[in-house]
Amino acid sequence: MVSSQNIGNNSASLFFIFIRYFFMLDPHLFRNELDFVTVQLKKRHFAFNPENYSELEARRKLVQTKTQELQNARNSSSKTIGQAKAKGEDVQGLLDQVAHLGEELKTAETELIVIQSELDALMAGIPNLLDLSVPEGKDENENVEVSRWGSAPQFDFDVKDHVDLGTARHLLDFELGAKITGSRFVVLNGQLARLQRALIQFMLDTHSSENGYQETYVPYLVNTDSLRGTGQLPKFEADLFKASENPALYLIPTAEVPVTNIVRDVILDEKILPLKFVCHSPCFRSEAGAYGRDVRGMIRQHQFEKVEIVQITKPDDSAKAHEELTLHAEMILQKLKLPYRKMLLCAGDTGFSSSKTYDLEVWLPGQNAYREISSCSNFRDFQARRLQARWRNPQTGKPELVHTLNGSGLAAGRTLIAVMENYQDAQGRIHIPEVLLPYMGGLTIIE
RNA sequence: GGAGAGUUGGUCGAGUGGUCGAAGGCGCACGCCUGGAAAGUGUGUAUACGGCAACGUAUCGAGGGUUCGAAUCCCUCACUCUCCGCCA
Repeated sequence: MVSSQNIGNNSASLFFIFIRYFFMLDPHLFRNELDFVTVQLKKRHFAFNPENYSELEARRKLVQTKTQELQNARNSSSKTIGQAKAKGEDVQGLLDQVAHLGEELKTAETELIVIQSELDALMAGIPNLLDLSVPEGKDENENVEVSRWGSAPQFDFDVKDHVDLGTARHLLDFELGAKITGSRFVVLNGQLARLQRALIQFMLDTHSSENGYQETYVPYLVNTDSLRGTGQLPKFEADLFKASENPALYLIPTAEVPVTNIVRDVILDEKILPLKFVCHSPCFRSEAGAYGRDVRGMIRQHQFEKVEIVQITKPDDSAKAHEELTLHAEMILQKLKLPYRKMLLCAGDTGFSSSKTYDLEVWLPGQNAYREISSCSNFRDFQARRLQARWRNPQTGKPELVHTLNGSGLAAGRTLIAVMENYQDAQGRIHIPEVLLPYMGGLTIIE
């Protein structure tokens, strides 16, 4: 916590840093449209106490005004002293007059910082406001199916899941992953490892050549500023692997973090928007809250490969970009001829930072179920505010927040599972999807 | 890992402890000039917070300190560049 001893003249700048990093939603909205915000948060089943907020905010205003008055007094008397000194006058009298100011100012500044951190803590826990089209609902059971593509393949033999298919031919080795590292790690062998690489290549090529995304290669370790920018910190540290203490560095949970942070602290020219990036990376998740879920197989691993697509748009364009970006992810599934359904997440299942999310769920014959393979979200200005990612609006001449969006295009590990299970035959072999043939060096079946 | 030099607005680049949010150049915007343009010339040109506004406050890599007053002095850290070493 902040002690009064290290509060100096620069303490006011701390105040602005807090605003910069922890205000996820527009503070003006809370000051001017508190009722609206309260209703919106209720839809998320988020308990927000407007009275508590109003009281804090009133105190903040009072103390901030007082602090600024004292700063004004100090500044103007210092100026007077400077002028008097320049004329060679005796300034002792003036110095005596301001002797008490320093103490008073320090007290006020300290108080301001305390109030501000309370306000910040409150604001930091508040999720993004939902898009009006997001349906009511408390959990994943109330998500709405938007569309369905393809039909589940019919097999005239007993289908195997990817674990049986993979371990039988020693393509997947969970024991080896456990030996080398621990549970929820896996080793892929031979042609299956190649198939995953083919999937990644195929996705990168499709998004960069056909969908207009710029391919990027980024660091897999990120600092705390970057994680704050996209919203993983301070709230979700438990989901991350920390790789170094000093400096504090974390393994990325998704390429979204480094890629979206490309625009942190940048004022973008209108002409280059929208920015579209595609990036393959490994992803590292401690999955702290998921013990006991999907323990069998490689559905839920601590390390997996993913191709991420990211868009940075003007505010007016983000809704359309969200539809487009989701279609780009769907396109991969369609080209692979993998049956899937598109779900609009309900209020209770939409992630903390997102205003609207579509999940794509691929058909897994081995589980006889649809499972998430992509999540496409519009964050609107929620991340941009923390990132200070802006564009200069020619209409106003002012820098304004951009909108950020991203989606998995797709999670390669889970896509590999889907290919294995949907393309299996009676002998337990895996046929190579047509679009991947150019990447497999002539191989058509993994035997 | 060792040695040295840096970090100032959109950009380049000045900067003395005191009317410094910061000279000057470039860029950009709007005028003037011109038949039109270039050149020339004039004016303007950061961000955030509070305020109806006037205006006030803060910000010169980050954080602390000294001082009535810090871009300027002191301490810590980060980053960039150059040289040496090591290395895929």
